[in-house]
Formats: sequence, C-alpha cells, structure tokens
Amino acid sequence: MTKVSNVKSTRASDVLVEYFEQRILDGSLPAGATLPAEREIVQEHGVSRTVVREAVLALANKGLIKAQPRFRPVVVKPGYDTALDVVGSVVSQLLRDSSGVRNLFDMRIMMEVNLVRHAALNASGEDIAKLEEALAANGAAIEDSVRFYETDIGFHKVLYEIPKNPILPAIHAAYTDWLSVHWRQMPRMPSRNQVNFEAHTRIFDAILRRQPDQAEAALREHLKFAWDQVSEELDGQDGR
Amino acid sequence: MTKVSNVKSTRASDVLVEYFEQRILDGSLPAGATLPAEREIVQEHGVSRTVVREAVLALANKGLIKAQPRFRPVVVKPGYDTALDVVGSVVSQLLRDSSGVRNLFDMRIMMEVNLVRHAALNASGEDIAKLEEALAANGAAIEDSVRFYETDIGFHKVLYEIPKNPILPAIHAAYTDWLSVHWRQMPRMPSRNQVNFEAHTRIFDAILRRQPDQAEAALREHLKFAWDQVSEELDGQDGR
DNA sequence: TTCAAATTTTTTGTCATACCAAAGAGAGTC
DNA sequence: GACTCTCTTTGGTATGACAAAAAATTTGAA
Repeated sequence: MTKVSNVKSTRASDVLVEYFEQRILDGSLPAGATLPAEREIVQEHGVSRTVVREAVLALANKGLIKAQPRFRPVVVKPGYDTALDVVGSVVSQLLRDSSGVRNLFDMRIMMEVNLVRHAALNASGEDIAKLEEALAANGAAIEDSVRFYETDIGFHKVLYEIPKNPILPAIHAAYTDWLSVHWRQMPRMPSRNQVNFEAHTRIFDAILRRQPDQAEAALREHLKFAWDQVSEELDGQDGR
Repeated sequence: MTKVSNVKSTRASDVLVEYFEQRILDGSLPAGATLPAEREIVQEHGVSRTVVREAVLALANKGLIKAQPRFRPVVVKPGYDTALDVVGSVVSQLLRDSSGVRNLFDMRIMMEVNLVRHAALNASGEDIAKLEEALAANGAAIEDSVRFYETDIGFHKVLYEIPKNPILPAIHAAYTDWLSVHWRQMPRMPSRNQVNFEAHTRIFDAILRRQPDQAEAALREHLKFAWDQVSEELDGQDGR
C-alpha cells in the first residue's frame, strides 16, 4: 500500500533513496549523523552527482534528513510534528473544496469528543489546574479578539495534552494550522467571544464534575457553533 | 508551521515549487493536467534545468504531481490516501521503538472507541447489515488464520465506513498498513481467533442494542487483548 | 480514405564539468 | 593569544552532451 508500486520506476536515484532509507531505519545512520559528502557518495556508488542530489532531495522531502543549504545533510530525529508536516501540501489541496474542510472539521469534532470524555474520566488534578488556567486566560481576553483566538487554541491544546500521547499535540497543531485560514475569516467580536468562552466554561465544568456525557454535549454544541460561522464564510465563496 | 521555516534557504528550486504549488492549488493546473516540458520551464523562468528537475521531483515527493520515469509529470487528483502515503517514511521511523508503536496503537483505540460509540448511536440498518455480514465472514474463518486476519481487518473497516467521512477509511488503511508488521508477528491460532471473534460479536451486539458504553467497553477489552499479544512480541526484540 | 507500421522529433534520465558562494581550517601577523 | 587573510571543502547552479524512450509525424498498404 505504502510502496508506490514501482513496477518499473527505474530511477537511479530511487535505489539510492532506498539504500539510505534502509540505513536510517535500521539505525546504522542514527539521528544526528551526517550523510557523506555528495562527491563521496558519487565515488562510492558510481553514479553522477545529479543522481545523488536527487536522492538527497527526496530524502529531505520525505522528512528523513535535513539538508541545510551549505552543510552536510543530517539525519533528522523524527517527531510526530514532522510527520504531519510533510503532508501539508496534499492537505492544502484536499481542503480546496468545502467538503474537504467539512470532513476535516468532523474529524476534529470526533477527536475532541473523545478528548473531553477522556478528560472527564481521567483528568488528574494537575490537568484540571492547567485547564482552569487556560480557561481563565481565555476569559480575560474576551475583549481582545486576537488574544482570544490564541487563548481559545490554548484551551483546546490542553485537552490534547491530557492523554499524554505525543501524537495528539502534533495533531492539534496540524488542525489549527490547516484550519487557521478559515478560522481567521470568521467574524470575531466580543459578543461571539463571550459565547465561546461560556462554552469553554461548560466543558470545563463537566470535566470537573466527571460527567463525560455532559462534556461531550457541551463540546459538540461549541464546535457546532464554530462550524456554523465557518460554514457561512465557505458558502459565500464556494458553492460546491 | 507547515512552512518549513526556511528563513534563508534560498534554494532556487523552492520558488519554482511554490509557483507550481500555487497554480495547482488555485486550479489553474487542474488534476490531470500535464506540466510543461522541462526546457519550456527553463526558458520561461530563466533557471537551469537542474533547478527545474529538482522542483519537479520535490512536487512529486509532496504528492502533488505524479512523475512517472519517462512521462510528463501529471497533476494528481488528491485523495485522503495519498496524504497518508507521503508520511510513510517518517512513520516507519517513528515506529522503530516500541513506544512509537504504543502511541499509534493508543491512537487507534481512541479512534475506534469513538467509532463504536458512533455506530451504537447512529448506525443505519444498512450499516448494521454490513457489519453483520463482516462478522459472519469473520466467524467462518476462525479455522483459517490467514483469512481470519483479513476478515478481522474487514470487520473493523466497516466501523470506519459508517460515519461516511472519507478520511476515516484512509486512516484505517494507514493503520493496518503501518501496524501490519507487528500484526503478522502475532501468534495466530484458532483458539485466539475464537476469542477475537467473540469480542467482535460482543461489539456488534452492543451496537445492535444501541448501547454505546457497552460497545466501548467491549472494544477496549478486545484491543487490550490484541495489544497484550503484540506487546509480548515487542518486548522480546526491543527492550526500550 | 483509413488504419497501421515506420521514421523523425521531442523529451526525459543521466553524466561530466565547471564555476560560484559560503563555511571552516589553517597560516601568518601583530 | 587574538585577529586577519588565504585556501580548501562543499553544496547550489549552470551548461552541454548523449542514450533511450515517448510522442509526433510521415509513410505505406488495404
């Protein structure tokens, strides 16, 4: 499935890519190690520098190495953020029509429903404290729409951190990045901020009281409210 | 965030990549269209062919175009599967240590918990029928471990299809692909198959009876059982 | 006229070479 | 020892060349 079905993609650079990918994966090129100089690879593998360059570039695009302009390529320490980073372009294209945005937003709802339920059932005292802090910061920013936007993200971010799974914060960052375009177009004013803040408060309350169903309901209502506003903007520019 | 923060990566190919990425995104290069010949791009943009090639290759690696070895590059119709395809390499590296596998598996649990709850609350008659069919196929394959593996995947796949969000089946495919390595190492025998089939049955029953909490509990137990087996294998080869 | 085979022209993949610019190393000077 | 200046290394780009494959064109036969 992942294998690109290269039945006959006899690109010389591909075998180089595969070679280094192999070595990175099996650990003989650990994170932080540098690849040989291009001219060394040329001699060692008997290919032209063109091929080497293409291979290096491909590895860099795959997110396996980091090729700074005038330095040797360095094997990158993989993070869950880099994983979501390399898909950026494709995602952008998927978000071109409104149904793509809708699908992604639905995914977010699904995800956060789970997060608030999890929080209501398992949040530690420390988690609650962080959540409360984020909520307070959000409440203090109602009059300042820019800061409200930031603290809004911050509040949700805490939810993603509670399960202690490093994949989740990366997903959160990806969501906010990918959807930020539509987010910014959303009308922002203190009255709406007030509504959103109250929704946050209800979610927090439900988590505090250990009521997963209420937390889920509050979250769903909250995100539905947000979606309705994004949706208006979308329909204006894209009728599909 | 997505922008690779190259403050000064004055790579000439980058501006070309950006140019074509722009044109693909704004639709002036629709899916299926072919890029101009390399030499045309050379003349039009006043850069060397080296740069053009690097740009084309980069676009191909990003999954925006499909560059078959000796054919004109074609703008690709993006699917949610291609999005998850380009991350393959990074994910492989993330799964090198057991904690990476654990994190991904936890994500899967989280996801499927949501799916079974959703199914219990919203599954249509048609959905139920498909689920029942998949369950029956699974039950008929208990003696044949290979077929059981396939029908096992098939049963879970139906769960991902119920919400009608095209992102979900893509995620399911990615999960099974990425985790298949560890899955195959799992000991397979009719007795274990029997346990798994009964778990599937319990999940199905709970969905049928519209009991989200029971469905969630059954799923959690099911996946915990699966994880314990994978975990044993992992600990054997990787102590981290 | 129409369809298929053969031929010419493009076009991509690869190679070789050269030059530039910047970073780093080393020598020389104070 | 600190500073400056050169030299080497190394990646980024340009250019030209050639083979092989694809695309376009011509040719040939029915």
